[in-house]
Order: sequence, then structure tokens, then C-alpha cells
Amino acid sequence: MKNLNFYEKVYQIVRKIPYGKVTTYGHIAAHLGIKSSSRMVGYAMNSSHTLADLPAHRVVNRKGILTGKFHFPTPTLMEELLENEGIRIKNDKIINLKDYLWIPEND
DNA sequence: TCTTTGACGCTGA
DNA sequence: ATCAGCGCCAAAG
Repeated sequence: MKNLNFYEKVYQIVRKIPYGKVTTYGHIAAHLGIKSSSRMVGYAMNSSHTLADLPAHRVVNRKGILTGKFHFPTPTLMEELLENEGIRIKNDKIINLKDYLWIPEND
């Protein structure tokens, strides 16, 4: 977990997000030791569109807003996927984010 | 090689 | 509580 590229690190963590849970760019960034550069996490996600097994819909910003919804095939797909996992969405925002929030951990 | 661009987050007003 | 501004650093043009 060290020789991996920046992108790969991000992807690896995103893949670890359990079903029905979400995490934030900030938490991922913090886990990577680049807390100040949470933007890089999102930027890396942009290149992740090629990875079909990457649950990008489980990654939201600090406020729990679905900022990346417009990057999906359809703007509504993201919230649909989240709702499908039992997560309630209101105005492109996750209700009770803290309740669904999942924080990356070291295995 | 230099410049622009972001799926963000924090601080100060 | 809300709003504007700054920082952060990799990738694409």
C-alpha cells in the first residue's frame, strides 16, 4: 500500500466502502495523508470512470452533497444508487450523513 | 516547460 | 448561520 500510485490508493479505499455506507473526499484524503488536498481525491475519481467496480456513488463531499452526480452517465443515477442501498437523499444531499458515514480504516 | 483546471475543505468576515 | 476567499497538488493541454 505504498508503491501504489496516488489514484490507485484512492480507488482501493473507495472499493472498501461497505454497502449502504458512504465516505467523504476529506476522509479519504486524510487517510492518504493529504488531508489538505482533498481535491486530488475528487480529481482522481474523475479518472475512475473507466473502473466499473468502483462505487463512486458512495463518495460525497464533507456536507454529504452529491457533488459528483453530474459526472455519472445520468445526473440521477448517483442518488438512485444510494437510495437503492437504503440511503435517503434530499435535494442531492444525504440525510443523516453521520449515520451513514464510513471512515477508511487500516486493515 | 508553463498554465489551467478541478467529484474539496477550512478560516475569516 | 451564510458567503467569499485561499490553499492544496496532480494531470491534461
